[in-house]
Amino acid sequence: MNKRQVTIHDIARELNIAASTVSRALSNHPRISQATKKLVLETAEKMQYKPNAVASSLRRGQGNTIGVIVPLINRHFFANVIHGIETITQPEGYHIIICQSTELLHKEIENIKTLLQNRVNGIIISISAETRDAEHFKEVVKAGIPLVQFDRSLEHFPGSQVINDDFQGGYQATKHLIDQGYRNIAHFSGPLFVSLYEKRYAGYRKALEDHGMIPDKQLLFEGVITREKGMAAMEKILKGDNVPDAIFAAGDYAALGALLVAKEKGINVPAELGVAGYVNEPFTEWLDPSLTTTEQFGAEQGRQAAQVLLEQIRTEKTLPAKKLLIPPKLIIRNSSRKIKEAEPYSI
Amino acid sequence: MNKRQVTIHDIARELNIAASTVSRALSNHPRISQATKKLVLETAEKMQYKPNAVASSLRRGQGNTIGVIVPLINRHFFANVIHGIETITQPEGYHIIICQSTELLHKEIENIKTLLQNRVNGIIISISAETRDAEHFKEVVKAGIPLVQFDRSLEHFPGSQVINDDFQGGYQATKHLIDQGYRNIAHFSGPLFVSLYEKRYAGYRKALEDHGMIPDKQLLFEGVITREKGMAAMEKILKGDNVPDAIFAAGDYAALGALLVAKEKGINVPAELGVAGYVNEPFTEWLDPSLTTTEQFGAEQGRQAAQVLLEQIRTEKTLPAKKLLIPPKLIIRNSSRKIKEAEPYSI
DNA sequence: TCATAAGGTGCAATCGATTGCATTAATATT
DNA sequence: AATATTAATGCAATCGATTGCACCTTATGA
Repeated sequence: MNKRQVTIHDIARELNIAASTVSRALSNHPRISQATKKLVLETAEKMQYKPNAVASSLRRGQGNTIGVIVPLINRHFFANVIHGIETITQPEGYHIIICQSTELLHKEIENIKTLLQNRVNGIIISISAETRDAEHFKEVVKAGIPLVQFDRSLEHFPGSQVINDDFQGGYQATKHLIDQGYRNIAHFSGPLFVSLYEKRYAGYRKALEDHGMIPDKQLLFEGVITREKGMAAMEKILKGDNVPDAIFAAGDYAALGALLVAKEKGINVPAELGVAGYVNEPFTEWLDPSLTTTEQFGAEQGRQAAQVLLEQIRTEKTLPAKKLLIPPKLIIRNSSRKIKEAEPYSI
Repeated sequence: MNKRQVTIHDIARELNIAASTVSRALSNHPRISQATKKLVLETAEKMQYKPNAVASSLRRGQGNTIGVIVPLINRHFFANVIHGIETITQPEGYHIIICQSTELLHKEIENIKTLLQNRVNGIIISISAETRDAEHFKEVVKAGIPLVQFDRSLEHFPGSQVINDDFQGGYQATKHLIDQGYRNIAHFSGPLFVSLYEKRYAGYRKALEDHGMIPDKQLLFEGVITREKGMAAMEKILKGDNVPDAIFAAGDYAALGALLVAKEKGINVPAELGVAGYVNEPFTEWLDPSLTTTEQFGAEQGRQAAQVLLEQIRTEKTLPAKKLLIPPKLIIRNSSRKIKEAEPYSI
C-alpha cells in the first residue's frame, strides 16, 4: 500500500523545466546554473522529494548494496564481522544485505542467487560448513561482481581473502603452554578436513616439535567443538593411562567442557592441568578460572574485507586478488598460568 | 565492471516471440500455453537468465526487502533478533537490509532515509538510546510503509510493537529473591527515563510491596549498567550502613560487577548475598556461581516482529496496530539459590 | 560583423520487467 | 455458415532517474 512518492517530474512540472535539468541540478552537474540548482534544491526540499534509489540503480546498472553471507548471524564472531563491515560501508553510502546459510550449502547457493538477482555491487562471504568447492562462485565471477571471502574460505578460489592465521594461532597457544611448563599437551580439534582446524592442529604440532616433543596421536581428539563433546573427551582422557597435563582446544566451548569436568573432579586448573581455548567467546573472561584463549578480531576482519571489496568495486579493471592474513592474539588468562609470576592480575 | 546480463529480451529474440510473453511464461501466467512456458523456461535455463530484481521492483513499485534498524548489530540480544527476523523473512522471499544507529539519533534518521530511498517494503526498528520522539517515523507513515518497533520502543507511536514485559520480568526476579528469603533487596537500574528500566524498577517495587516491604530509595542505584558501574555501586553499598542481602540488577554486566566485588571481598554468594541479573547474556551461565537472570527470547521477538510486519505488508488496507508483550522467563541459577532444595543441579 | 566557443536546457532514448489492451487464431454455439 | 467465445500472443506504455545529443542564447575573438 505504498503511496505515490514525489519524483523529479513533479519537481520539473512545478518549476516548468525539464526533468533532465532537475536530475542534473540534484547531482550538481557543472552545466547547470547556480540559480537553477538553488531553485531545484529548495523545491525538492519543499516537496519532500526522496530520490528513488531503485530507479537510479536500474538506469545506472549499479546499486549501492553489498551482500554479506555468513553461516549464522547470531554467532558472536560473525556478528562482530558484520559490525566491522558496516562501519566501513555505511559512510561510503553502501548498505548491506545480510544472508545466513545456516551452515547449509544449498542455502548458500540460494543466497548467492538472490544477491545476484538484486544486482549487489559485491559480495563478502564466509562459507558454510558444507561447502567444499567454488562452483557457485563462478556465477558471481561471470556476472563481473567482486567477491571477498573471510574467515572460513576456499583457498584455491582465485579471489581476495581475509583470513585468520590459524597456524600461528595454534602455534602461539601451544608454545605458551609449553613455556608455562606443561609437557604433555592434548589437542581438542574440530573436524580436520576444515582447513582452519587443520591449521591450528599443524601449529600445535610444529610448536611441540620445535620444543623437542613428539605429537602423540593419542592426544588428538578430533571433532570436539561443543561443551558436551569437550566434557566427554575430558572424561575419556581421565580414564586413560596417558593423562596429559594440558589441553589446547581449538574452540572455547570444548575448553569450557574440559574446565567443567576438571572442576567437578577437583582437578586444580592451572596447577595440575593447563587449559587454553580459541576464539575468545565473551564468556571466557568470566569463567573461574578465566580461560586462556585466542582473539581473532572479528570487527577488524570485517573492516579489512570491506576495504578490499570497495577497492575492487571502485576500480574498473580486475585487481589482483589480495590475501590478508590477520594475526590472532593470544589472551593469557588464569587457566594456563602455572608460573605465578608477579603478573598484574586485576579482576 | 558489471558485465551485461541476459534479459527477457534476449530470450525473446532467441525464440522469436515477444518479451511480454517471456515475462508471462516465467511468472506462470495462465494465458500462456504449456508448450511456450516449457520452451521459455528451458531457454532461460540454457542462457543462464537471472531476473533483474531491480527492474522488477521499479516496475511493480514493490521490492522484496525489509529494513532492520538496531542500535548495534554485535550485541547478543540484537544479533538474536536479527536471526529470528531472517528465519521468517527469508522463506517468504524477502531479504533484509541491516542498519546500525550505534545509539545515535542522527544516524537513526539517516538510516530511515536510506531505507525509504531504497523503497523497502517495511521497517523493523529498535530505537537508539537518544531517541525521544517519533518525528522521523512520520516520513515512513507518509510513504505508506509499515513500521514495527521491538524491544525499545516509543509506546505512543501508533504502530505495531513487539516488546518485553519488563514489569513482569522485574516483578518475577524480585519475587524470586524474596521467596528465597532475602529481605533487603537493592536494585541496580539503568537510566530511569528509558521506559524499559523504569518498568523493571516498577516491577521490583510492586513485588516488594506485595510482600509487605517498602522500597527504599537508598537501595536504588540508577544508571548502573556496566561491569565497572556495578563494581563501583557494590563497593559503595558495602561501605554504607544499610547493607542489602540481595541485589536485583537490570542488566547482567552490572550484576557481574557485583559478583566480582563480592568474590574479591570473600562474601559468599548466595548464602550472604543473593544476586540476579537481567538479559541472560551468554556468559552468565558459566560464572561461578552461575548468575540468576532473565531470558528475553530475542529470536522469538524477531520472529514475531517479522510476522506482524509481513501481515501489514500483505494487506492493502492499514491493519490495526498490534502490541505484543513477550513474557520474559526467569532463569534461576546459583547466585540466588539460598534455599538449597533438592534441585537437580547439573553442570 | 561574422564565426566560434561556452553556458544552459530540453528531447528522447534507455535500463529490464510488467501489464492493460488489442489482435489473431482456434474452437464452440446456434 | 455466421457469430460468439476462448486461448494465446504481441504492442506499447510504464516505473523514475540518467545521459548523449541537439538546440538556443550570450559572450568572445579575429
